[in-house]
Amino acid sequence: MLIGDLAKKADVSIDTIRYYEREGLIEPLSVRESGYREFDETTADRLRFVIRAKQLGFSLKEIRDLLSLRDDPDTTCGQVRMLAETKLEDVLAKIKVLQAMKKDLTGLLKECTDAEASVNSCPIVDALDGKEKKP
Amino acid sequence: MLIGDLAKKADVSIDTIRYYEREGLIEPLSVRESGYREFDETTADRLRFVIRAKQLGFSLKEIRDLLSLRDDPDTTCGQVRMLAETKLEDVLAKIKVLQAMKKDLTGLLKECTDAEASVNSCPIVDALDGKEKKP
DNA sequence: CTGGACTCTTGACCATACTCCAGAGTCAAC
DNA sequence: GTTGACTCTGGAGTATGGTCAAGAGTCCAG
Repeated sequence: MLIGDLAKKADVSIDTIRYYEREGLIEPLSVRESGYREFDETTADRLRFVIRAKQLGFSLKEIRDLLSLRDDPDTTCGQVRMLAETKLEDVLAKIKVLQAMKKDLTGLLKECTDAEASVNSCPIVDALDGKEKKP
Repeated sequence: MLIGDLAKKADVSIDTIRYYEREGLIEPLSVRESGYREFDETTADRLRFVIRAKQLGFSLKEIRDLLSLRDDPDTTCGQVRMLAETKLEDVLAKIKVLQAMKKDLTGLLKECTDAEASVNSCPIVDALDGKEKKP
C-alpha cells in the first residue's frame, strides 16, 4: 500500500500522513530504494488510532504518549487512564470557560431588545465599555 | 500617559499594546517627535473594551469590527447584536464538540475499572483501536 | 519507451495572539 | 552631564496542525 492508498483509506491527506511521520506518530512498514513508503494494515490501524484520539481532543503530542503506552506491553491500564482523566479535565475546563461566555453573551442579547436603537444606547456596547446596565 | 502607564492600568504587556496598535485596534492620542506614544483615558477605555470583548470570546479581527461599529454613529444596535449572535453560535458549537468529547471520555473511563490490567485489555486503548467493547 | 499518475524532499507558508530581542534613542532626576 | 528607567523600531520566535509548491524522480500500462 502506497501513501496515496493509505490517505484514501483513512481519509486524510498525503501531507498529513507525512507530517504525522515527521512527528513520530506513524512509520511506514518499509521504504523502497526510490524513497517510496510502503504501508500495511498495521500502520493503517495506527493511523486510525491517531485520528480517533484526535476526535477525543488529544493533541498530537499527547497521542504520541498514548501510542508509546500502547506499544509497551508493560503498560497498565491505569497509565492510559491517567492521560484520559487529564484530558477530561482539560475538556471540562474549556467547557466551563465557554459556558461563562455563553451566559454573558446570552445575558447581553436578552438586554438588547431594540435593534433599531442607536449604538449609543446599545446595552452590548455599553457592557463592553464597562458601563453598568441601566436600572 | 506613556505606554508603560497604560500597560499597568489595563494589566496587559507593553508589547500587547503595541501589537493591538499594529492590528488597528487602538491608537495613541498623539506621538511625540521622539516616537513616544501618549495615551489618555479615552484610549484606556478603548483598550478595556478590547479586553472585555476578548473575554467574551471575540477574536481581535472581530473586535476590530465591533470597534468600528462602536465608532460609527450610524450604527444600530441590531448590527452589534448580529455579531454577538454569531459569536454565541460559535460558542455553542464549541461547547457541543467538547460535550461530545466529554461524553466519550467519561464513557471510556467508566469502562476502565481495573487500573492494574495490562494495556492489552484496556478498554480505552481498545476503543481507540476501533475495537468494539466486550459484551 | 513514453506518457501520465504518483511520490520524493525541502522548505516556505497559513492563522492566532502574542512575546522577546537587539541596538538605539529619550527622559527626568540628581 | 550622567545615570537609570523607559521607549522606540524591526524583525524573529512561540505553539498547533497542518497545507502547498517546486523540481526531480518513479512506476506501470499500453
